[in-house]
Amino acid sequence: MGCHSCCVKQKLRRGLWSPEEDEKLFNYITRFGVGCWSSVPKLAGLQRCGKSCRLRWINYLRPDLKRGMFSQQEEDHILGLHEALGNRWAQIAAQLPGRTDNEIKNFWNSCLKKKLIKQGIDPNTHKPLIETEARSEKDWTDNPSMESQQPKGLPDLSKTSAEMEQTFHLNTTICFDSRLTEASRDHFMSKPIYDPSYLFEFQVGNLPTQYQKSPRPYDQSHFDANLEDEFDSMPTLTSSFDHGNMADSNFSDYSTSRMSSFLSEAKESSSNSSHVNSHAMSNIVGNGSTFSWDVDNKLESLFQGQLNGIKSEEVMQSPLQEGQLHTCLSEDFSNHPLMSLSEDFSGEHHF
DNA sequence: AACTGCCCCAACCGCATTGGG
DNA sequence: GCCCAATGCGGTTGGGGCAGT
Repeated sequence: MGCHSCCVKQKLRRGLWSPEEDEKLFNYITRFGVGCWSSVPKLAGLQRCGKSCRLRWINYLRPDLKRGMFSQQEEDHILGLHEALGNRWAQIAAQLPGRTDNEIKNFWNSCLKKKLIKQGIDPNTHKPLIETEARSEKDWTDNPSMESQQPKGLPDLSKTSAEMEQTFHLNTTICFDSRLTEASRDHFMSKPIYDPSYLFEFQVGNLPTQYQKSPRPYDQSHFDANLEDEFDSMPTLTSSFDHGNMADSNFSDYSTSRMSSFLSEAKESSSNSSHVNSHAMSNIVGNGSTFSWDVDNKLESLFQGQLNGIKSEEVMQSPLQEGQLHTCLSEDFSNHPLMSLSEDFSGEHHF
C-alpha cells in the first residue's frame, strides 16, 4: 500500500509543499530529530502522511544537502558506482555525501544516460553499444525465450560481495584510467565500497555512536576544520559552499531563488499576520526553534533557535559530545535552503 | 503574444524489507 | 512462524519552466 490511499483516506494534502509546510517540518525535525515518521505530521501540525514528510526532509530540507549541479568528480563517481552497483540509487547516494538517491536518479535519467548513449556506451552495461547489441542478438538466437539474462541496470546478483567488490575495483580502474584525474582516482580507490562509514546519514539525535565521529569521506579537510569550529564560528551565509570538491561546479540558484520567494511570501504574510503566524508556530514547535519573520532578528533567531533547540534537546536524548554536535550541526547549514535566506537580507550578518 | 514540445525534477506509487508484538 | 505497521527503495508521473517556432 502506497502513500496515496492513506492520504486519500485521511484527506491529507498531496502535491508540492508550501513554504509554510516546509517551515513546520524543518522546525519540528531540527528540534526533535528524526524519530517515528508516522507521528511527525501530527506533531508538526501538518496535513501530510509520514511518508511524504520523510521524503520531503530527505530530499529537500535536510541541512547537509549539497545543492546545485554535480561536479565532474561526482559525475565520474556516479558512473563508476553505477557500473558496479546498477540502479541501486540509495547505495550510490550513500557514497556521495549531500546527494540524495532521488537527485542522483534524476541526474542519471536526465543527463548521464544520454551522455553515455551519445558516447556509444550502453548505460545499462557500460559497454560499447555495438557489443551489447551483438550480445543480445546472440542471446536471442541461442535462447529466444530469454530476453535478457540480467535485469536492466543491475549487475550480476549471483556474485558474492567479494566478487562484486573485485568487479567494482576492476571496473572503476578502467573507468578511472579513461576518465578521471589521478587525485580523484586515488581518493576513490582508497575507499572500500562497503565501508559502513559511507552510510552516514544526517539524523539529528539518532546517529549510531560508532558513526558519530566518523569523518565524512567526501571532504575530509572540510570535516576536520568543522570539528575544530566553535558554534560562534558558524560559516557565514554568504561564503557558504563547501569548496573542497565543488570548486569547479556551477551552482544552480534554484534553492536560493526558491527561498527568496519563500522569504518574500513570508514578508508579505508577516506584514499581514506575522504575529499570528509566529505565535501559532511557537505553539507547535515550542519557543526555541520558531521561525520568526520579525525583520530585526529573524535570521538570528532562526539560527540560534534551531541550534539551541537541537543542542539542548539532543544532548538530553543522546550522549552526543560537544564535538560531535559540532560535527552534525556545523556542517553545511550554510547551503541549506532555509539558510540561504541571508541573500535576501540587507547584507549584514551577525554571527 | 501564443502555441508547442521538450526537459527537469519533486513527489507519488507500489513493492520489498524490517521490526515489534 | 505469522501478522501488521512502519520504513526504505526504485520506477514512474505530471507540472512548471524554457526554448523554439
